[in-house]
Amino acid sequence: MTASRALNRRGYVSAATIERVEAAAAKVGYMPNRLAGALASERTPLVAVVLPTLSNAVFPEVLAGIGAGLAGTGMTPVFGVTEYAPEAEEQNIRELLSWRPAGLIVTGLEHSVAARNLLAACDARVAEIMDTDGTPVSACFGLSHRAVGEAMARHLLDKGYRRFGYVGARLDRDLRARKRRDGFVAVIRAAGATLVHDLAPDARSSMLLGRQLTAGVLAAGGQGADRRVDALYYSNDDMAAGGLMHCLAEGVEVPGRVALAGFNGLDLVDALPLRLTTYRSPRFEIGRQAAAYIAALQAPEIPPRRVIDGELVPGETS
Amino acid sequence: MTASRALNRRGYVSAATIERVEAAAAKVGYMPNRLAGALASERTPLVAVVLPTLSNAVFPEVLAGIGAGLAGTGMTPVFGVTEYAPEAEEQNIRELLSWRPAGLIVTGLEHSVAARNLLAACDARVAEIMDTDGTPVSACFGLSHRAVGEAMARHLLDKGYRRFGYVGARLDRDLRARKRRDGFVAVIRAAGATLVHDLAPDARSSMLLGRQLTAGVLAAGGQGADRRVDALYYSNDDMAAGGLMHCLAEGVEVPGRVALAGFNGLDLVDALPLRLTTYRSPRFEIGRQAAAYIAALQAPEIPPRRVIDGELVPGETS
DNA sequence: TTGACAAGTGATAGCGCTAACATATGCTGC
DNA sequence: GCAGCATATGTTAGCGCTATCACTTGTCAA
Repeated sequence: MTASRALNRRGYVSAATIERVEAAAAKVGYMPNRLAGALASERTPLVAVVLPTLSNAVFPEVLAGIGAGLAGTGMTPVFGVTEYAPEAEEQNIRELLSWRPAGLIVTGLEHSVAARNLLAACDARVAEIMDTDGTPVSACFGLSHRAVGEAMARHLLDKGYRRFGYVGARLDRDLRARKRRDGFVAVIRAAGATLVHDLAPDARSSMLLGRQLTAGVLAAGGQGADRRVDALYYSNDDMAAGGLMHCLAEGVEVPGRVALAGFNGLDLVDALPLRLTTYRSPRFEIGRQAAAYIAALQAPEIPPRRVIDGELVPGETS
Repeated sequence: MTASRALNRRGYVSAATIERVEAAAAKVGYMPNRLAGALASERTPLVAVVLPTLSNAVFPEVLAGIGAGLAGTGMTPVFGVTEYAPEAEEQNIRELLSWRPAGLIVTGLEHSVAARNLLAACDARVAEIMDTDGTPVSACFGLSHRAVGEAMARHLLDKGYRRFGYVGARLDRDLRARKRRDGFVAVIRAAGATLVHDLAPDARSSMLLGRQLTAGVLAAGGQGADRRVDALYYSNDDMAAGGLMHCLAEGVEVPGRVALAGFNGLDLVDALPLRLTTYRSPRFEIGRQAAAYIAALQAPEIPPRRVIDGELVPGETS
């Protein structure tokens, strides 16, 4: 017991004893067993994180924010990736909860019924991140994707564009992208403007897919005035950057012939030949605040429902 | 005990009992405690993975490969990120080992002395990935980065380029990038060609950094014939794509004025206006094979040292 | 019959820690 | 003198599982 106290610096131990214990530990190559420690103390330093993917640069940044929010607390994130599949999410939550984490951070507000029940019933403090359009199980940290889509629609309408195309992927799975699209389309329609193309194939979102879909949209524009667009809204920056690559490769004038807008405000937008019009999502801050909430010593009475706004960044592509 | 056997489908239990146990478990909302299970059985389903970063798209893909290699084995990866700092690596290894993982996958062959000792002494099966230029603690899966750099140098020399620039970042930390550079430079020099620029600032590798450094290199070329380059080799595709973005933005002819080459063969190279000359690293396969080795039931007598080659992909930028 | 073995269930101990309490010593104030 | 407290160490039990062995019943071959 004294050795335990010495190694963990907990309770009263004399400096001399600490030294002796550490010397002995080093000598035998002692490696603490956290399984036993966590079982005995009935608490772990784990924060479970469930993310949809790592291939979108946004989520590693969320993770970095979580790391920042957890820094100095002794807690460690452990995570699972769902690839946007609700069943995988449920599976991940179940798996992670069986390690008795102190907290659980999940992405989005929509979950399977079973997953929601797990979240509601578990002892871990729960935070849902990225989205605020809906009803959280407990706390949530994010932004309104619907409002983001609306804001981008207004921005493009203000610039005088009237014939729009939406270019995304797998909206049946990526519900936040769908909300942005829905907000965008609602404002476009309300303004009496036209949504000429509305693409969301069942393929993984990528720069290449953005390029290919853009090629298709612009080719269709050549076949008649009614298929012509003057502005494209993409599900995210990768897709939009792909669109820009197509335009650069084919000599399509941007924004003269067609304007482009994305979402996220990734680092890459500043590296492109034209700065992309986008909406900078506060993903690091979302991760940081969610983690800080999980790690906070005294719980607030009411779980926070925090809207963390980003900002629309007008670029050179619109 | 019978309940344990029923829930884990281990040993003899009648179908009727399984049914009763599962019904009871569902009724009370039973959630197994893996801490206890792992402590009692003295084995965990964990595979610890230590990666340098997640902001380079390569490492999420390695992780995907690990996931594929572990699929169906019941094992789960858990990981830590070092941001290329040896102290953080050691800390991560220590932390992860205290959860008694069945296996440990670390990136690269160079570690602090203490980290190497931990790897050598621990019970977990160890695999070092990505690199084979050096002495592994036990098994390793990767490729020769030196050979990759050499191959790219030969490719560019064959194309007739003679005045080269190297553009990288933080080579004191990213030892594999350094090996590529060293191989590249050695072949360039041996051929009697010139290395005009050799850049590796202490900044995070990114597309934007690639663009900025390229701008600097090409501006220097205007100041005199002795600073002029006809080909640039980048530490990776992101940096090279940034260089290409600069050229597109400024109307610099590629490969006429300057040729560009990267490393990794990321998805993005196919989305660029010009397909980038690069070397496709077999990162998914590396992850998959390392994980399969960790998960394999019967251990081979000699830990494998597997060289998994990628291929040089000539593009339109050279 | 009898042994051998598969199938099914239960009892006991223990994995390596920490919580909680017990004990011991020295110091302070009155 | 001794209560009262901080400091320091030791003792005991138990966290929730699984390994192991013990036991029972049924089946089949010799």
